[in-house]
Formats: sequence, structure tokens, C-alpha cells
Amino acid sequence: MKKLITSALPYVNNVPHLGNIIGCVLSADAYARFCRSRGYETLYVCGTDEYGTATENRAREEGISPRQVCDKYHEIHKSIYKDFNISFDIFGRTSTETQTQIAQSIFRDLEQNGLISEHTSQRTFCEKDNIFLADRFVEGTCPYCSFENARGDQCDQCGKLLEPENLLSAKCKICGNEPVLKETSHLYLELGLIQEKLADWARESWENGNWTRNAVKTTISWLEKGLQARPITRDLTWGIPVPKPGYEKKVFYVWFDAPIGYISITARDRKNWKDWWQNPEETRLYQFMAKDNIPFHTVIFPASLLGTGKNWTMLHHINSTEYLNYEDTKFSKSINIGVFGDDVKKTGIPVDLWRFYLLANRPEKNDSTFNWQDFFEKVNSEFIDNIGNLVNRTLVYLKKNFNGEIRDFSLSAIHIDFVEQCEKEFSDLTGALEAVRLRESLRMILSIGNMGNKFFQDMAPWDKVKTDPVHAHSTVSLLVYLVRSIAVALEPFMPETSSKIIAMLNLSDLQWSLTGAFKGLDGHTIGNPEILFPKLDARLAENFRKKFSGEQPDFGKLQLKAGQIIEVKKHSASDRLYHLTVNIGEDSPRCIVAGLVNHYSPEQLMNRMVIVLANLKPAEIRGVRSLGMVLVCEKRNKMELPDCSPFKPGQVVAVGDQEVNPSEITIEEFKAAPLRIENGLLMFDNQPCTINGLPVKTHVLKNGKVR
RNA sequence: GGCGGUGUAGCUCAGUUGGUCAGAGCAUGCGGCUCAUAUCCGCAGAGUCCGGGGUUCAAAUCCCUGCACCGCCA
Repeated sequence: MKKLITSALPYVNNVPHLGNIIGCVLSADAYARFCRSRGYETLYVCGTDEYGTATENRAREEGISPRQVCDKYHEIHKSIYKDFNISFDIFGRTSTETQTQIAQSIFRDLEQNGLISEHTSQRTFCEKDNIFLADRFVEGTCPYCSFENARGDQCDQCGKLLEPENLLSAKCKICGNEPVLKETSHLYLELGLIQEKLADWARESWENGNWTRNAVKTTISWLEKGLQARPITRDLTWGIPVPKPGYEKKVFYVWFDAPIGYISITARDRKNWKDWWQNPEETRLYQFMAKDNIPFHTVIFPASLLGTGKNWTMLHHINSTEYLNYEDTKFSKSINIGVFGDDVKKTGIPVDLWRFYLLANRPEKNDSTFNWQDFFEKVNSEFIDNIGNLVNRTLVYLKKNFNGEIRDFSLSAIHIDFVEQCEKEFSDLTGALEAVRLRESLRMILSIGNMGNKFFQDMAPWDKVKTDPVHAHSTVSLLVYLVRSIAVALEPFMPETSSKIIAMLNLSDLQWSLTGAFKGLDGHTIGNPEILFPKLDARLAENFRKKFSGEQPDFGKLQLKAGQIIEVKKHSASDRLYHLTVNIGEDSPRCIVAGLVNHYSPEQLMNRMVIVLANLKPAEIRGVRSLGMVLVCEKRNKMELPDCSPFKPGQVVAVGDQEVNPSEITIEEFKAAPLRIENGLLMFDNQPCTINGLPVKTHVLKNGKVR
């Protein structure tokens, strides 16, 4: 049986972080390595996904062509995966002629089978730049909260999802001109027509292929909701041309062509690509990804393939992970939180230890967390103290006492017992790996290491050697075989460590079939043992944690003052906004616009004490200048003003004894601040906010956000 | 607001179809060994299995409800 293995194609402009790496390429790598060691004909395919809006935009920002953007980032990806020892058979890219040919031919098949329809709609178009504008390239005033710089897809201030044509006084982000609505036609894939066929296929596949739980759930939920037609074309230039008259200026949508990349990347590198991709009888397709990619691989892509009517190799086993979080937050490139692929090498920590921790901590059933302290502890106590020590003590002992020579003596009952126990463990391990239970497999190897250490301890060869040297030699020889088995078993997870151990044994090129083998090296002399890894210095963990935690939250940027509302007016141009006048202890009161109409009546607000962000950059909201912002606690759709009744206008909110530097900040800077309500108290990063030494409280909402 | 997920020992997590399921690893404490990277082995303590109801001879597991956290969608 051929094993065709893919990991989700990473989008080319994103530098992958640890979560991305464990989610797809590293997991698939472990399985691919296992398959090769096991002797399966294996092909592991990956590459960068390059077409689409995001690349076009990046190119515009950097003033280079999309091709140049892709070339640059493709190399970055390649080098990161090389650092991680990812054993791709092919690492390609989607922006190739082969991709165009295959995508177009799949499209033609779908069209021929009546699965493509055409819909016309009005889209925003910039006459000056002569292009249709992606939603986020239209900017204007949010119709809900009147935020001035809302994007056409979503408002950054109130978070509402928008349509670009709803923006007030919309502008093209590129040239500033007002866009117009223009009619445009797009092609849709009629997924509804394939639903039944797809559902039959999916049910069979998840049973036979033992899909991960989240994949089955997501797929069921998509099928139950019913499949809708999805647009497969866009008004862009960086993409695959649509082979249809009238569509000369359009390209295929990335979601349509990206999965086709698996096929074209193979086709570009292998003449016999059809032996893999159009050979379902002999090929099993295993696909690795994080949970956000599930529907593309279980619904949309299979539907596209089924729709062609050709005999494609379809998904057999999907292995989808949850997310890996970072410390107590999430990875974020924009504020530089977390460890990214290109950071790993710089830490100087051997890559196999990264692989070990990521695979041992792989988010299989739940989101899991990367944590520096846990990383160091697990590496030291679970790996180095266990496997590292077993390898070292065994080889050193054999070397010192028996000249490094392995012997196959006839075994005593207790030795036979041990061998049988190990054989069972390795056979279980093989089963777990066949079922792609990676995390459990690694744990099983550790448990085998424990067995080895226990055997060493119980058999006490250091005593036995005095009375029965053959018995002692036999014990240690078996332990060397165990070390060899462990080295082979470890290869999918920690390839460098594996070859290092194998080299110390004075062996080479070992296959999976040797796991659990305890004879065959009679008279073989091992090489010189070396320490596998020095232990990680726990003190460094804290340094790394600080180094990769992005900017430290700084309360000093926020000038928050108590203030009293002395006038409340309905905003003339909005039914959601109040126009407040607030006394914050300055010479004259401030005018502030606040979206509280749905939560507080004017009577409730009049004379009420509130907290005002006083150094927020003034904003023009629906023609009214707002000098600051009233702080509101929010939980889902509920809102509450913090209780400021004990305070006086002008009193300043403090956190510890941090000084406040009242230079102007933007709304984005404010939103990045870790202000929260916890247990009814206003908190900043883990410290309570106080005024005049007293905490700021809420009464209804016990937990929530602040904005 | 809708849909879905999660909540088990100090920490990280296993618990398949309700019946030795109250577990593992780490951390902690005590004892032992000394070949080995202050490594290894043994023993021990801790849990209202988120709260509250219900079904059942039997619930961590099924149903209802509340709370918390996390996604996706509006």
C-alpha cells in the first residue's frame, strides 16, 4: 500500500509559529518517517500556498511584484522546515504552470458536469485604480459605531462585520477616491448538487480512515447545515486565469486552487504523479492540518474531486489538531508574541528537543500550551533523565566492563520475561503509529525507557558481575538491544538523536522491523558512548520567556481619570450614540461620544461618575469631535459602567506605583492594553486598578472585557 | 444572539459502547541503589471528576439547567 502524506500548505506570507509547525508539517513528518522506516512506499508532499489577495496586498505594500513576495517567503519557509528536519519528499509551491493546467482541467470537468453556475452582483470598484476592491480595501465610517477608519469587512472599533457598500463616506484605501458599485459576474461551485454523493463518501471515509474527532464533528455540522454554492472566482490578477470567455480579468479563488496544489506540486516533480493521485486502489491519502483547515479537506476539496467524475485518490485519514497556545496567551506575529520558526535556531536548543516537546505536547484532543518552564522540565525529566540516561549508562557499562562487545547468550527465565514484555510494548507502539496516535506513541517510547531503567536497576549487573559475569553481560547486552530498538522507534520523532545513538552503537541504516529485536549482534562491538544532551539550564527558561513575550504591558501609557457626566444629549446623527459632557477636573469639561444608548438612559447617566481615557487621540465621530472615551465593561452583549461613586472628578486611576505619561495614544494602542474585569474588579494584567487607593468595582459583570 | 467545543490531583492531561474508572506523567515527601548526565528504583499524600437537578440497581460517562473559558457564525 502506498502512503501519500500531505501537510496543509502554509500561506506564503506568514512566518509559521510553533503552533503552525506542530499542527501540520511536524506531525506529518513524524508519520512519514515512520512509514518509510516501516517499508511503505511513501510520498510526503507540501509547499507554499501563494495565490490570492493577501499576497497581492503584501506586494503592493512592499512595492514589489507578487512573484517576488512569493519567492522571498517561499525560501523563508523552506529554511525553517529544514531547521526542523522536516523530511518532505517534495516541497513545492502553487504558483506554477502545472497548477494552472490541473486547476483548469478540474474546473472544465466540473463545468461539463453542470456543477458551475454564474451569478452577477454589485461590488465596490475603484475607477481610478481600475480594480475591484477587496472588502478590506474600502475604508469609511462604521454605520454602527461611527468609527471613522472602519474597513469594509469589519469595524476595528465595534468589531461588527460589515459589507463595504454599507460604509459611510467610503474611500479606496489605495488612492483615496470614492469607489463606485459596479456589476461583476462570478462563477460558483454548486456544492449542493454534490451533497449526497459527498455525504456517502465522507461517512465511509471517516469510519475506514479513523478520522480525528474534531474532523468528524466539523464535517457532520457542515453536512447538516446543507452545502451552499460557493464562489470560485475573484476580481484579482494574482491567481490562476479562469478559462472562460468574459473571465479574462478574473482568477480562481484561493480556496479552490490551494488543495489542488497537493496534486500539482507532485505532478511538477514526478512524471508518475497519477500513480499517486489517480490510484485510489493502491494509495492511501493521509492529510495533516490544524482544525481551521478541516472543511476544505473533508468537504470542499473532496466535493470538487467527486464532481469531476474522475478516479481521484481521495482522503483516507485526516489528522487535524487543535491549537497550540503560547504561555497564557496566543501566538501573535503583529505584536511579536511567541516563538516563530526562525527563532528556534537562535535559541541554541537542539532541534530534536523542540520536536520532542512539541510532539509530546501535541494538541490532539484539546488546545494545549507552549510554556517555557514546562518545556525545560519535560525535556530534562521526561527525556534526558529517562532515555538519555538509559542510553548512556547502558553503553558506558558495556564498554567499561565487557569491552563494548554484545553477546547473544542463552537467556535465563527472567531475561526471557523481559524480552517478551518488550516485544509486546513495541508491537503496541507499532499499532499506535499505524493509527497515527503520535502523542501516545511518544509516551509509549518513554515508558519503554522506564522499563529499561527499571530492568537495569533490578538486575543490578554491577553486583551480578562479581558472581555471574555471563548473567550480567547478558543483561547489559539485552539493554543494548533495547537501546537499539528505542533509537529506531525514536527516529520519526527525533531523527538526529536516533542517528546519534545508532552511530554510537557502531551501526547504520536501521529499519522499523528491528524494534523489539533482541538478537543478531553476537560479537558486535559498539562505538564510543557520548552524552546525548546536556540538561537544559532551568534558569534560561525565564530569560527566554521574557525575550519572546513581546512588549511588556505598560500601564503608564493610559491616562485614566474619574469624571462626572454633567450633560447628556442624544447624538443628532445616530440612534446609538450619546453626546456627553464630562468634567474630569480640568479647566473645561470634555465632549465625549459614547455608544451607550442601548444600555443606559440619559437619566441613569446624568451626574454619574465614570472613568475616561483622557489621552486618547481625539476622533471625529459623525461630525462631532470626541475628546476621549468612557470606559465600559463588556461581556458578550452585556455592558456595565464601572462603579465610580466613591471618587471625585480628576482623580487618576493607578496601578501599583507606575507613573503615567500622558502622551496621546491611538485606539489600537488602547485595545492592546490588558484591561479586564476579574471577580468584579478592574484589572490591568494581574494587578488591580485603584483610585486613591480604592479598587474600581463592577457589580453585575464579574468577568469581562473593557473598552 | 446562534451553533459547537472544553471544564478530572499543585501542573499537563488519559478516561473507548454508563458497571475495579477515580487514573498517568511531572512536581512534592520519605526510603533504597550507585553502572550512569546529582542520574535510577520503590513507596506515599492529595480530587464534591465545574455547580445544581434528573434517569438508572449503577453516572466523570446519558438528560436538563446554571457558571466559566475557547472557537466559528450573525
